[in-house]
Amino acid sequence: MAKWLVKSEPGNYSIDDMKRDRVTYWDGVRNYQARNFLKEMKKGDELLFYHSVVDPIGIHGLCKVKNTAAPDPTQFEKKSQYYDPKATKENPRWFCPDVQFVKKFKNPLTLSELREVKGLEKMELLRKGSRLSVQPVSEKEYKIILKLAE
DNA sequence: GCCAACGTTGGC
DNA sequence: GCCAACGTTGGC
Repeated sequence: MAKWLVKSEPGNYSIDDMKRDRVTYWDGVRNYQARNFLKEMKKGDELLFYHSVVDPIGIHGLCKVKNTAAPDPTQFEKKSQYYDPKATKENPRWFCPDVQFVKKFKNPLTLSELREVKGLEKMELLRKGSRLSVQPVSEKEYKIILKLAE
């Protein structure tokens, strides 16, 4: 099973929202590279849930993929901030998987902590200027992070 | 296809 | 609020 990291601004959607909802569509992603990763996700893949912008910035918990990506319904909703006039039902542009809550970490792994961890130097998240909101995580990186979270 | 202008993300 | 690092758009 592949591992991923997904970012969200907690003001928009937090790990606590995820815990309450149990399952959600990972909708609203409007970046092609991120979308392509969302489409690659398979049932059972594990996701690190990252909070951006709001302190404590870092990894706050775990989720897993419940269903592979389907067309993101918000692209067709005129009133949605995610509306895309160029998307049609016959030819959707944006896709999102079903994501299921697994757990919330007691102590989040903050970005500044993660920067200090040996073995994570190559992580996309830690790259200078990294903005990708959905990114693959290597097996090795994933293991290190889970261990830290215990 | 190039590139300037503009918009967005996200850490600080 | 600032700004670096992108991504996107649109004129040419």
